[in-house]
Amino acid sequence: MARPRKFDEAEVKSALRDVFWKNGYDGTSYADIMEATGLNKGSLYASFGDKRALYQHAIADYARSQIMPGVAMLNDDTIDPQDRIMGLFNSLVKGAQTPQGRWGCLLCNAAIDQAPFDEEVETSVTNALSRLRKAIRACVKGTTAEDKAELIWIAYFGGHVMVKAGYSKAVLRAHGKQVAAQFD
Amino acid sequence: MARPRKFDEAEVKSALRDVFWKNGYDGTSYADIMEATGLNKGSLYASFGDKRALYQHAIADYARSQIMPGVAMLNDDTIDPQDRIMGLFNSLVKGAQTPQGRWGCLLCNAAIDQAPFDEEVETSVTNALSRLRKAIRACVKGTTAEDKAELIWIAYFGGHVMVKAGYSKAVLRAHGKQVAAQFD
DNA sequence: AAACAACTTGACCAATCATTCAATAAACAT
DNA sequence: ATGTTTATTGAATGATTGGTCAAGTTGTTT
Repeated sequence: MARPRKFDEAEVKSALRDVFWKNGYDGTSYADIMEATGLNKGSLYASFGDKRALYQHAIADYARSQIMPGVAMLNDDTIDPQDRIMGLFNSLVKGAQTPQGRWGCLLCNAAIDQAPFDEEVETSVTNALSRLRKAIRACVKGTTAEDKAELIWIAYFGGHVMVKAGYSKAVLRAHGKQVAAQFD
Repeated sequence: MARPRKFDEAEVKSALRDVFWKNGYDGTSYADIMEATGLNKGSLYASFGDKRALYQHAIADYARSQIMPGVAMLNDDTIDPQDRIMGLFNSLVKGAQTPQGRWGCLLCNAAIDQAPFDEEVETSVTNALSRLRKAIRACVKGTTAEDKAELIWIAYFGGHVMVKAGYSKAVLRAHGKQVAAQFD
């Protein structure tokens, strides 16, 4: 053993997540990353790799901290299935009022600006998205369940895009209301 | 009068639209733009302005060539309203198989990577999106028409995101099918 | 033909980009 | 203490970025 690291790995990863979440891949420079993490270039390279690797860490941390809790909630069978879906959309509306919420969804953002050019990003993104899709699917019953789930899933991410476009709470609320109506 | 321009303005604008559509704002360099348009920097600056102005031209041309035809179709009252909506989603599915379709929707892309940092882009994007929203709204009748229209509208753009994420035709088809079910 | 005005060109600029690396500092093991 | 191993630092790198500009070219007008 020798000198231990001065930083907390989890903190650095969540800083990476936030800075890429807010600015996108191309919009984030090393100067931004250094400021966000408090580390300097050399340390980042030594510990995590190049910029692409940092981005992958950001995606992984987003999936862990933002997507997985939603998946867990959707899988919680002590809650009424419809309420679970509503919970998802309520978190979208609530999030739209926070700074982080206004950054949209890192996975959506990555899907749009990086997935077409980076196969590894595409894989990470579709993996995380599909997990949510499957969880939604499990909440929906009936003859057209599959199609309903597809709509709900896509509508959820569409909502994130609209948040980024600058649309208000009211739009999102009408949106969520109609998603709920899928259960009637 | 003096020397006339050697290029066709409409052709240049559609080239601008395509190159930004494919690569995004940050992902497009002047080298890319010069190659796509066949013009060199000086001419571009003299005729259209800086990179941001070029991007605005791209957005405007996208709205004109890709969104307005859809709006016109949605407003065509010789077609059954439900069929108009289905037409929109069919064009999404069909588009997903073309190279351009795989680029997603330039307005969505702009909403995600530029709107948060550029008020003019946000305005252009929301203006064009809202026109489509209004046209969809006019196709939907009934007591919950407003909410249904919101869902359809957002679902349409969510579908574009999924295309960019790499999801297949099958996903989109299930998606469109459920949108149609909104009319039952 | 001659003068003029607009367009086109490519070299040039400063700034910024991601990345590397040799030097320095710090903590553990002996 | 001392030596070893690892982490950290910041200066330096070459490539690329968006943007400028003076010089040359071309078509129109008189």
